[in-house]
Amino acid sequence: MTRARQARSIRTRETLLSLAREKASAVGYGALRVEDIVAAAGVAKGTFFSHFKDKDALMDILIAERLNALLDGMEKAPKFQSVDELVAGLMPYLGFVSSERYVFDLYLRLSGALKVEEIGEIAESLVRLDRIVIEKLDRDRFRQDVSPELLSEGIQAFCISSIALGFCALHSDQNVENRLETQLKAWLCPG
Amino acid sequence: MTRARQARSIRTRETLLSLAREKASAVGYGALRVEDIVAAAGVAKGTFFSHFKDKDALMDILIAERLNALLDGMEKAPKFQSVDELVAGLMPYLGFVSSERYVFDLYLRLSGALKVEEIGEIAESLVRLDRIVIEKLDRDRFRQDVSPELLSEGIQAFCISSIALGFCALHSDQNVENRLETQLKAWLCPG
Amino acid sequence: MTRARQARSIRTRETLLSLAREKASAVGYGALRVEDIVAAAGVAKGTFFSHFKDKDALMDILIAERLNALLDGMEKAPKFQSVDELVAGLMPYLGFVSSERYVFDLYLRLSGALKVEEIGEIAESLVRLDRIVIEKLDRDRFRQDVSPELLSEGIQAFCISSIALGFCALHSDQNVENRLETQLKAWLCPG
Amino acid sequence: MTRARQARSIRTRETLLSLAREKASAVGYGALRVEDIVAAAGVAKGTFFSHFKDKDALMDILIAERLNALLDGMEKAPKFQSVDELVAGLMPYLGFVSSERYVFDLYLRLSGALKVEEIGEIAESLVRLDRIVIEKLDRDRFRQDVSPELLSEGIQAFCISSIALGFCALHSDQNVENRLETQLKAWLCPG
DNA sequence: TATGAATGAGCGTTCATTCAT
DNA sequence: TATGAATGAACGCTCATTCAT
Repeated sequence: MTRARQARSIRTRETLLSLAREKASAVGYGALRVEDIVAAAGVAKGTFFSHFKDKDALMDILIAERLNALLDGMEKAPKFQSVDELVAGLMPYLGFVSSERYVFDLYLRLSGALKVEEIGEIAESLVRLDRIVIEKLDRDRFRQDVSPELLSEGIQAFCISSIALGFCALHSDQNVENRLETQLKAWLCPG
Repeated sequence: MTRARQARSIRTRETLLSLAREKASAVGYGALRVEDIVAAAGVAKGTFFSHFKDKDALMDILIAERLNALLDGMEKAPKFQSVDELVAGLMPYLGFVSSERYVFDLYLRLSGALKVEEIGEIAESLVRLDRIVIEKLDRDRFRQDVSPELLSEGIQAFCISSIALGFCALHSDQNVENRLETQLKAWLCPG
Repeated sequence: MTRARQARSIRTRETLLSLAREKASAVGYGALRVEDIVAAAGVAKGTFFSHFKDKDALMDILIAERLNALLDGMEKAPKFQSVDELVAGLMPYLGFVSSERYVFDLYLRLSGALKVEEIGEIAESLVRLDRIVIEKLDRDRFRQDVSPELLSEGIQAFCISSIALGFCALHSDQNVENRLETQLKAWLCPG
Repeated sequence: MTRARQARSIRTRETLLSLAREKASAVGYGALRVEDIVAAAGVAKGTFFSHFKDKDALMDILIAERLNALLDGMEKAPKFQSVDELVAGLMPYLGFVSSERYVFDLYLRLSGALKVEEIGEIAESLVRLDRIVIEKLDRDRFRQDVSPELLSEGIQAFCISSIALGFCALHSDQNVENRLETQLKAWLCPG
């Protein structure tokens, strides 16, 4: 009984998610409208809000989904033996994060939350990214004077920084990839 | 006549700025409303927009003002001989940037602009920060295998990263300052 | 300058009011929808709410308008020499109040407010009704052992009571008018 | 089986009622939410509606319960020999009716119903109030030119009216009790 | 009887920004 | 420059009620 209902509920939720996914790939995440989604799904607005706290909660799921898919790819790759390989491994992920200003802003905003109970999918995917980077770095190939955890933290800092600079006209001399490569070389292979 | 008008205009602008400054320190930057400012100034809303392109332009000025005041302090300090000194020098600046989520978000967003002509005060203050950091780093005390420019770029990346993590409950084990210190030591003094 | 704007504002407000009035007479007050009004007026929803605090505020004005028009009629009538004349004088007013359950409920709810600053048009029209009734009662024809103010208060109590009973199946043996007449005779001409 | 079910059903209904009663005394009738009641009872929302036609039906029962308890007290009292005694006898009842605007509104709305089959507990308690008042009025002490039924009707009208005025800031010069007393004296003892 | 997901359908909010005067 | 009414365009809320299982 209870289970049957849950099945229906799950179905509705999936419908909403997949329609949102579809719309997002058509018009971009920033242009997604709750009303369009519910209209397409043929459900009431109230239904949307009984499945997702607010629009951001949906975006969090949607974007994290994409991030996780990209992390899946990263996970399957062999260990990174060089900065070039690392950058190559990161680029699909970063490409998505920097694909829309809206996505980048949301990514930053939802990267963390002040309350643990508000930690969402994106924040968790960042933990996963961290873990993957740590695992995939072939320790022999990179500096060993600091912990892998710290290395990973730095890598993420440089990723964010590169994307942010990529959105800035003052630093358009290099693209995200080149800048990141330069920075990561200095970070991972000093001396 | 023209002169009188210009004088009045300048006065209006200054009034708006100083009332905004005042309100911001009372309620925070994020809670500042154009309506409140114009009401306090006794002018119409339209007047506000004939003085500032948009609300962001005002916030850009207001926040950059604070940043520049903090940079003034940094400029007067002696050269940084150690990471500790560097962190100590940066903290007032970072303290302000991390004082409100709204300020941090705006800082990131206005750090750059896609069009050169849209470069604002904050973006320029960042260039200044970059220059100051480069000047103040005593090259003999820090790694010399990379350019000062790159060093500075990394320092800024770690600053942003530390603040972002500071807004996240998952990383509350350390405060901004400690995290930054650890990272900068690894960045500036490898090996 | 200021005046010109005010004129425009007044015009918009009047447009909203007259369209609402029109719709109300077409579909009834209870079926009035804010969206229909703004759609008909061709203005944004925000405009509606900058003219009226909420939907009730509009209804208050609309209903009070009607009440006042009916009070105008009452005011022009000669003094009431008998209960029959009083009832006849009151009936148009009561007819409107009892025309829709929605109207009656709103009438009761907006008859007063706990805060003076929230006193609205309906509440004020009630004060006017009170004054008119006091003026129009030919003192010689009715009981003189109590003040006209008290008489009027009682008349209003019986009006409300009659309408309320009119909405009740248990008391459908008499109509509003008959019941009121009986009650008022006992109230105004005891003995 | 059937018996067991019926027993369970009755128990569920009682549970809902008593939890509702409890919540109402904690937060007031107006703040009572079906959701809270069913959550406290650990049953589904639908269950609520298989026990009560709608929320009003529950409120009708709950409020009528209280009214009847107060009427029980009134019934035990000796006959009213004066207006003062009558007012004193009515006050507990009126105190409850005027305790919350929500209660008063519901009281008025459920005092009658357009269809006899929709007559509920409150409406019946009003009939009872009417009967009690008629019985308790010592005819010798009050006007005898009109029927006790009419007297009672008027008393109820003045009760409603007094409460309504009590909810209005414009008439806060007197409290419910004083106003009622004045009105009833004029109504019951003219001349 | 019980379940609980889904509904409905309108209200009110937000507030930076525009534009005709 | 100044005015301030109007805009826009969606979000989120409400919460009693229904209905398929």
